[in-house]
Amino acid sequence: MSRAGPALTPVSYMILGLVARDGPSTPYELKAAASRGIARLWQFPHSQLYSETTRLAQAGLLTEERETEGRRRRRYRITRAGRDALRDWLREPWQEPAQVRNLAVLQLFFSQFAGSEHLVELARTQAESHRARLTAAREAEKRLLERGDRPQQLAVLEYAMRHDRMAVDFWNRIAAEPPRPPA
Amino acid sequence: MSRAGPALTPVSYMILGLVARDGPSTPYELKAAASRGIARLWQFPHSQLYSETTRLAQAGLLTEERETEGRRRRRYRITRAGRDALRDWLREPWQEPAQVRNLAVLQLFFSQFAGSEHLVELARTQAESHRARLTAAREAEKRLLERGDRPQQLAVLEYAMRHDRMAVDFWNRIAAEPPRPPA
DNA sequence: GGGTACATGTAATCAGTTACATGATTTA
DNA sequence: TAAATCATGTAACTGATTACATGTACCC
Repeated sequence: MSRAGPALTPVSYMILGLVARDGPSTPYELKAAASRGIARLWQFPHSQLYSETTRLAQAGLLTEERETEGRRRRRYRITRAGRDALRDWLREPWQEPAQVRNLAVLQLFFSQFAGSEHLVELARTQAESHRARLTAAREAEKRLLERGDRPQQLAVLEYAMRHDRMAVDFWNRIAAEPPRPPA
Repeated sequence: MSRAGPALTPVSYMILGLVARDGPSTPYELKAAASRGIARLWQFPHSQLYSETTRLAQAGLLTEERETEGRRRRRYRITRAGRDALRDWLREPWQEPAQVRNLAVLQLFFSQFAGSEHLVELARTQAESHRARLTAAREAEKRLLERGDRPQQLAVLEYAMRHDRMAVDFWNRIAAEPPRPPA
């Protein structure tokens, strides 16, 4: 009963999920849909939308129709198998705790090899950009609350905001008391 | 005055940083060094240590000596250019706020396509694994405090712990009040 | 003295990124 | 109608992952 073909990646599931949520879509529409919301969650270049939709269509998880005129856009819609694949993935809850994978934190880790003034600048910059993102997120939150549907998207936004708040606090603390190598 | 060759990746800097910190190292030693500490921060397979050290040596940032007998291990040491590259990178503080890139949160985003009991299971699993990691981190923190050197490593650990605490709170809340699609 | 766990490395593949390129639409 | 911008796509490259493979040391 299992599908063949190469394993699906996070971007595969993002595409399946967006098509499932929004109905038949062109890669360009997917790009727009992603930019409102999940782009924040998992960035990828738009070119991947073209290769990945093709791949998903070959695997039978999407169907592709192509306009015969003008731009000859491709429009994808999800198949039964596509919905199943998405659902199966969602039913295998991800066990691993989130990785950190944060370049700024990596720089902090090795900050002994630059002057400590650079660390302070890093900390200030990071605090500032997380603060800015938090401000933008509050607007988005307001809009989502007004809409009322999409509680999951709201929950994800809440995660992002908690993350940003944590980061602001952390980097403020680093800026105020930069760790010093022992004498 | 700029180096030629392909751009350096985060893993490049991790290797440069570890060799700078610990002195001449074999790939295998690097693997062990990474597993104590930064592995948490930026995971990668050990095979990359072989390809990446080779690349860095070709770029003149590491030197390679090879044992003539027995295992013919390669041992790398950092060059002047390598230190410079590391320092230059550290002096360009990373501006972007951290991405989220969290598979569990991605599953939350699309959780409407599975039953809500699966979301609750996801939330419980995530809360639990972050809690476990937090416990382990407290031990590591104790050891680092005793050692006293490596305040940067301690700061990074503190970041990871804040992250875990935030995640535990968040997923507990989701488990308690899973978002429901509107009726 | 053979099994098993750790140590050390290579090869092949592919997802993801970068760079390029052209078609439509709007605006001035 | 020129130019700028948005829309749409392809091609090439390569870092990262997966899979494989062999060497060495220890232990029973």
